[in-house]
Amino acid sequence: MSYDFVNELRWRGMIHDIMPDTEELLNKETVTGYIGFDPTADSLHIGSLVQIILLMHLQRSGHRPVALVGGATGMIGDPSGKSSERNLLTQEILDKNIKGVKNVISRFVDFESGDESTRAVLVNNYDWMKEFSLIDFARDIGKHITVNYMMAKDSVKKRFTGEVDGMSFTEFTYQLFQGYDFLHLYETMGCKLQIGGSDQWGNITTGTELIRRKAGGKAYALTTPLVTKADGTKFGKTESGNIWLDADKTSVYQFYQFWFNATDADAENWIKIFTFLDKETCEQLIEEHKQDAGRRSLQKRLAEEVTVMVHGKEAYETAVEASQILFSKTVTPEQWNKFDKATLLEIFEGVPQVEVDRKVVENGIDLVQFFAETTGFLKSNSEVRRALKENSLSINKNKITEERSINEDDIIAGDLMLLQRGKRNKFLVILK
RNA sequence: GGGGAGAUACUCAAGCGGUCAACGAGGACGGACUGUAACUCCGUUGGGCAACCUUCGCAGGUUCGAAUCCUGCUCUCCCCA
Repeated sequence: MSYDFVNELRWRGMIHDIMPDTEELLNKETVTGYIGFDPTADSLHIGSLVQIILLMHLQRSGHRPVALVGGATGMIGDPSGKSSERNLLTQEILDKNIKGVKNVISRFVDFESGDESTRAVLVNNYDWMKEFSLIDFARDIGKHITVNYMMAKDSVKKRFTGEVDGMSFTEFTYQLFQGYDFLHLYETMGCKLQIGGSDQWGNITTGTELIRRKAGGKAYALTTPLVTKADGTKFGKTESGNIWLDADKTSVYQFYQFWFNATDADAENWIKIFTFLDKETCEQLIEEHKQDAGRRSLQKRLAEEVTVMVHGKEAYETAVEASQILFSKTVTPEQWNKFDKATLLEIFEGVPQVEVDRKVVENGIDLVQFFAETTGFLKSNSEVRRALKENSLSINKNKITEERSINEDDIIAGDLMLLQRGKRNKFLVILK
């Protein structure tokens, strides 16, 4: 399977900026292109999923993708998009992060099999930076780029004009390090293309410039637009934090819900960016969705495609099942019984939880006291009574309409209780 | 250095001796509606079942009674030098 890489990205709305002649190059020969990943955490979140998908597109369109983990650059900190100096990570954390990031990327891009000319490669820039002495670096690399050139970059300029704390030499140097990565890959692997988010343009062009001056070669660049949300809030974040690509960090259920909850406008953009469905299918899905938006067929398909890709079909199906139960008006004990404790704990990851002595429930306890004092879910007895008046309290998805006592019949999965105020305010009680 | 203004609940902002747990707006939360949405509508927003208790920068005082008056303290803002 092979297709026109640039064209493909174009209709998907994934091109922000592209260097002249890049498209011609990709159509002419098999190109090695790289994308860098910052080891700022021990996993990647869905913001990086775009970059991973780009690697996949690159490979599927018959080119060779290189994933670069920034073990060296991660020690410095990319100032792009940052208004203040960053804290440095310790070597220990960095090592852990590099490992984690490598693991995640390997799940999506095949580094093992396939034709050698297009087999993906995973590199760590620490491997070639660690032996580089400051003197060598200054002589061999620094000499080719002027400070004037470096200062003209937006990411640097911003820090000179703003009333912030200025910029350390360390961060100022960052673009040279990243630029050198590109040069190194160009020289050792014939890598001619770097891809990244739009905030990486400055760093990438330092690389192409370095390749031009030092190696007398020509290299190319392509950046993707920042993924946005229609309401202007930051993509990939919810109240409970980042959406990670790791089931340990973000449960599959939450992951599925994130995509499912996309607004209509976002879903139309995201289906093109985050799935591999072809143009006709995407357009058809969007059209169908417009006919009957209430069915949310687009969100469902988006959530399905992405969840299956990231977590697999089985996990996706469990997430759907969990969603159906959790968002139905009432849930019977029989329905609850379909889930064991571990699954429920996973589904309710991120929900505040508290441990309560099992005896308290077994002996029976006043509802008001239980919701307020015992669990701390609601702040005061008054609030519980108020909520009761609002008809907003439920236990295990079933509304409670008046004061009653809590007893062992309210326990699900052996030792859990799900308290709710309204739809969104959940609270999990774990009996010990 | 001199003169003036102000500090009220999550935020803004009324109140200027009793009827103030404190108008109003925003936010937040809940309910109805809906597509697990948007919009709209309605309700709640110190504690207590209640009597009542604790709140209006901080500490005192005057009064039967203070967020409201007086004194001191802390902080903020404005004007003149």
